[in-house]
Parts: sequence; structure tokens; C-alpha cells
Amino acid sequence: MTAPGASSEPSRDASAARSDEAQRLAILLPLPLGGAYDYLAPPGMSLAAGDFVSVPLGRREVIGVVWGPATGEVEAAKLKSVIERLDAPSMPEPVRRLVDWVASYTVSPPGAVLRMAMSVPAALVPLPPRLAYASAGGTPDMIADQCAIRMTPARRRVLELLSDGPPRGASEIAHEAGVGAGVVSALIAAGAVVPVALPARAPFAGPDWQRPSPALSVAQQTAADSLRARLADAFSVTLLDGVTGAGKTEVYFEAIAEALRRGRQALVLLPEIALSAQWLERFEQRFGARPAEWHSDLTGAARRKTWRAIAEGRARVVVGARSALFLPLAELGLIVIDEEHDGGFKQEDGVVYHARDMAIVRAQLTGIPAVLVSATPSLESVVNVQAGRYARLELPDRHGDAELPEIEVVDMKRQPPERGRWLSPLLHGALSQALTAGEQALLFLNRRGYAPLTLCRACGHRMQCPHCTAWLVEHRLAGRLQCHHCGYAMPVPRHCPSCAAPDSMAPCGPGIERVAEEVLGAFPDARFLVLASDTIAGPRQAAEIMRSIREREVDVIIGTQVVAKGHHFPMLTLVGVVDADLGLAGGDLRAAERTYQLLHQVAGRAGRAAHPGRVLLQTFMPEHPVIGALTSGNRDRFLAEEAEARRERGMPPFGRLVAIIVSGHDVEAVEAAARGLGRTAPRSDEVEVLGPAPAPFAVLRGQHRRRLLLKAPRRVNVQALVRAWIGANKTPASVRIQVDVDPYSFL
DNA sequence: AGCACGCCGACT
DNA sequence: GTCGGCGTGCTC
Repeated sequence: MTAPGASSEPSRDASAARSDEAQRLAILLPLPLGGAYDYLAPPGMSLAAGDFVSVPLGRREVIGVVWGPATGEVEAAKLKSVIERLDAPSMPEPVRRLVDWVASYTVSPPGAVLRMAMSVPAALVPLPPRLAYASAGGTPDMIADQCAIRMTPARRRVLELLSDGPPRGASEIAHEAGVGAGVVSALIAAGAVVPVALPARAPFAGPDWQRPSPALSVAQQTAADSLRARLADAFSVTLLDGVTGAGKTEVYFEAIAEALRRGRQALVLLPEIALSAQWLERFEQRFGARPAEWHSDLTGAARRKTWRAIAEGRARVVVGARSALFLPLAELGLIVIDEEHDGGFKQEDGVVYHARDMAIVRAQLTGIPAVLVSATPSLESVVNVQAGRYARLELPDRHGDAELPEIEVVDMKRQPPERGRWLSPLLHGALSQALTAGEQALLFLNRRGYAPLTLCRACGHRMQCPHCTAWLVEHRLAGRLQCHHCGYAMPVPRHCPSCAAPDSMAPCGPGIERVAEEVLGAFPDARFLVLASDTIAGPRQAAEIMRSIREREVDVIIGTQVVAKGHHFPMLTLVGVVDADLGLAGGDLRAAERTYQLLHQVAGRAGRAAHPGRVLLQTFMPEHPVIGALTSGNRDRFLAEEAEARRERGMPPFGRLVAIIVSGHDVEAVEAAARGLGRTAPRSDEVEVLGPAPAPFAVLRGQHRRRLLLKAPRRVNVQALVRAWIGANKTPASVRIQVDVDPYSFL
């Protein structure tokens, strides 16, 4: 990755020394404005780059960050003055540079990126002081005597409540005692209830790096020593590559311990924090405390508290989803990106960025090491290792005595299931065997619901979403047809909406609910569990589900990719992949790579303890390279072939792609804007522009979409090209143009 | 992103 | 005659 011109950084000294210019400052606001705005610093207010300030904007007041010396692009008479400097640690310099870098790389307004780094505006203003009240001391009657008040039943309830409870807020007291607010304020006024200082804020429990590290295997120890040695103050990227169960987590925990020992903070990015209860448990076992957690379903107070703890340096280790990338860790010494190949790191709406790539940029701008962790590394990372840009540490063996599962192919052309069934006789037999032996089985199918398509047997009408170019998926448990893109839902119709034929609607193809139905029919006594993103309500339920599986309250798990992530189930000995070909259809650049990663991960669920595992892949394409790579275990050859194919076509990671999505409610306007972009596209010997073409979902949530794809060699500055190209096209405000540099999914 | 201004339908 | 719908445009 090459840095497109990041803005020059003014040093604090320089802006302080030039007193004539110190009055005018550029303030970046968390709005999609195109650039920083100039403001005046009132006399006596000393401001430095990174300070959070509040400024007037139009007729409102917004919080921004001092970005540097004034741009001088706007006449002095228009300048307004900074209102105040906020009492919060200023934004660290590497974070500011990261904001500029990401904005430049993704062709987004810097303010839009800043918004992600200022996701908790409430953390920047002081919390209104919350007073707690306690009883003046003594029995209610004694207090009444001392304060010369009449005792009433309501007052007695309040005093009794406070005599055996902690101090709390006035409204809380009124609520809990079941009295009006007036009763409490009267008692306060009389001195019967007195304000007390709240106990000092509990320090964020810190991970203890001095705890003894667990016993590591020789390979783990070697890898851990190598990682520790890289914890000097210099940028580096290391790919920690090892099969599922090889103990990669324990290895990078040692690097985290080393960062902590050096007085630095550590950041761990996970693709899906909400489901990683097991990761948190392991961390707590190693360090005796939980790390600070950062994810999108963190709410109000917790969010504020965590952001503040991080900014003030009280939180030393932060684990989070992609949005944690922009957190203000001022003493950051290490970034770990676990499951680095995972598509969950790609942010698809708003500012489109890949958190793994931007995390490496943050490490580079900070001058610290980054560690990429995966059992199935992305082609990008493998190519970077081969080019010598990244180091690689391998953990070849499974820790302990577990054996790698045996992966077998079931050729569905030769051994098809019965009509209307989805499990081949072979898989059926293996399942029967596992259940008889009292072991657990996992059936994997990456498709939610009962059936992906419902059609009319009489006229062939297909049930489609009215807002999207997508079929409606039957969810039998919910009794509805649902759109997986916009949330539209309707009851399953009794008559065909097109030809009115009665009872003619037929489900086509399997989803996990339908596989569950088949399992129930064949093994009525088996206890089974259907797991998909929409059947798991939250982290607590996820933990409960994992517990019930571990304690063998479940025999068969039927699930989508949510079950692929690293959970450890010792009694799981059979994995059946119902449709291994599912991800291979379509012209997606990364289809093969992603399918390999997903199926490898699913296969890794089998036989992780002393029990050997067995994996059956049902496929109609037994000769496909992905299937071959999985059964032979020859990952490196598969990656080499995949790399060669991409190199020949000039595709990523050897070439660069930029997708331009034109969308809007009005088809005509979208069409016209897309054609306009197509006409003015930069074309040369090196740069190729495809399209406009309807985007894979031509209509999504009622928005019509057209797509253009720019392809260029890596040496071309595609950002400059795209900025100039789009800038030269006047498009109506009703049409949105979204730029996706390095598109991951082609949707 | 807000919050304005501005130009066309159903109400006191 | 207004109240108000949300489409375009500006904010240092």
C-alpha cells in the first residue's frame, strides 16, 4: 500500500512560536464537508493540534478537532471564534494522521472519517455531577427528632430505604421508596437526607502481564519469542499462520504481555466481537482481568466510560470490532488483527474501508508492530510475505494430542440424496454412526431460513422482494417470507399472487431450517439446535448456546457461518457440509478464496480433543480446485495457483480495483449519471473502466444501482484519478456516488 | 450531518 | 388564506 499524500503535520512548537498566525486555526469537524474550516482562537486560549474544541457552525454548535494552521482559503471577515477547549485528552497525532490517510485512500471527506474517530461525543463533555444521598444517620425517629420534622409513612420509607442501602440519586430514591420527588427534596432540605461524595471512579481493572504465562509448546514458545523480539519501537508486520487449534492466541497473548511490560497499550481487532465470549474468557485466564471491549452494540454510559478510559490511558488492552481502529490509544505499542482473512473487517457503508489494511497503516504511522493472525491467511497477506514485506511465523502442529480431521468428498452426482432430501446416504450414515456413538455432529449450510426461493407450481411465478432484486426467503419458524437485504416480510401466500392458483406455492432448495426438518424426520430422538445470525439474540445468548453444546445438551448443530468461528467442542466428531459449492457460483473475484477459508474453518470444528474427527463435503464439483485443496490439505499450492491466476489477469493483489456505485430512487437520473461517468471515464493503456452495468443487486431497498469498475496497475494513483473523474461530473443531489477502493465483495 | 430556505397540497 | 411536506444548499 502506498500512502497518498497525507497532510503535513504542524508541530506544537511551530504553531506556538508564530504568534501572528496562532490566532487562526484549521478545525476539522466530524461532518462530510470536504476539508477543515478556519476559526479564530480567542486571545488567551492556547490551542494545539489534536485539541477537542467546540465551535459555532451556522446556528448550531459542534465539536471538532484542531487540525493545524489555518488553510487561509476563506476571507478573514467570515471567520468565527472557537467557543471553548474541551476538557478531554487531545487526539493522538497518529490517529489524526490516520484520519487524513484513510480519507485520502478511500476518496472520502476527512470529516466523514473523523466522525468515526469521534464516535462518542458525549465522552468529550463533562458528565453533569451526579449527587448521591445518604441518610443523616440513626433510626428514622432519631433523625426526625434531630431535624425537627414530622414523621410520615412516606418519609419513613425513604429513611428506611437509605439506612440499609448504598447512597443513590434523588430520583432513584423516590422511585425505589415509591414516593414522590417532593418527599425526597423535603427531606434533603431538612437535612434528614444528606448529599455524599460518590466514591472515586473505580480504576479500570488492568490486565496483569506479570502473571505466569501458560506452558507453551516448543513451536509456540519459539513463535512467541520471535514476536516479543519485534516489540521494539519500529513498524513491522508479522503473519502468524497456523492451523485451527495450534494455539495462535496464546502466542500473541505473550506479545501483548510484552507490550504491557514496556508500558504500552495493545489493540486487538476481531471480526465479530459479539460472539467472542470464549476469546474473552481465555484473555481473562491469562491476564486476570477483562480487556476493554469496543463494539457497536455497546450502549450510552458503557460506551462513554470505555472511550474515556482508553483516552486517559487507564485501559491498557482494547479488543474490538473494526470501529475500534480509530480509538484514541495514545500509548499504543501493538496491534493484533485476529482472523485477518475475515470479510467482516470490510466496512461497506459510509466510508468504505478495510480495517485490516487500515490497522497496518495505523501501525506504520505509529511506528509499532502489527500481527496478522489466521489459519487461512488472505491471498493479500501471503503475497506480502512472499514479497518480503511481511514476516511469517508458522505454527504447524495442533497443540495437545488432537488430530486433524479427515476430509472426504461426497460426489452428489454419484451419490445423490433421495428426491426432496438434502443429505446424501453417506452423510446420513455418518450422522447415524456419530449419534449412536453418543458424539456430536455439525451440519453446515450457509443459508438461513427454510427455502431460498418460493415459486408457483402452476405458473412459475417467483416470490420477489418489492424493494430489492432478490428472492424472498421462507422462514418457516416465523411463518413468513423475508427479504435478507431490506427486512421486508410477508406471510406465505396461500394463493399464487400472479395466477391465483390455490395451494400452488412450493419451496425450492434448502436452508438450515429445512435440513433440520430432515434430521428430525430421520432421527426423531436427536436433540438439535439451529444456529444463524438471526437466531442468536446477543452475546449472552451466544454464551448460553455454547455452554449447552459443551455440556452435551445438543446432539446435532445445524448452522450457517456463525458456527464456523473458533469455538471448542470436544465431543464434536462429525462435520457435514451440506452444499460445499454454495459460495463458488457467480463471478466474484474472491469466491474460491473465501469458500476455501470458510470450509477450512468449518472443518476445523471437528475432533479437536482426543476424539478424531471426520468431515464430509457434499459437492457436485469434486474436481474443483477448492475442494481438492481442502481434501489434500495442500493450502499453499491452492494459494499459489490462485495467485498466479490473479497475476495473469492483473487482478488484486497484483492490480488495483475501484468500484463506483451510482444509486438513487429515480432510475432515469441514476442511469443518466452512470452513463455520464462512463463517457468521461479515464481510459488509457494502463487504466481500464468497465461499465456502467446494473450492480449485482440492481435494486436494493428501493434504490436503483449502477456500477462501474476501474482496474489499474498498482503503481497508478487511482485515488487522484477517481477524484478528478467524479469531480468533473455534475450529478444531481438525488444521485449518490459511492467509491469503494479495493472492493471486497462484488455486491 | 443539521438547519435553513423554498415552492406546492389539506386544513383552521 | 396559512401550516407543512421534504428537495436542494450552505455551514469557516
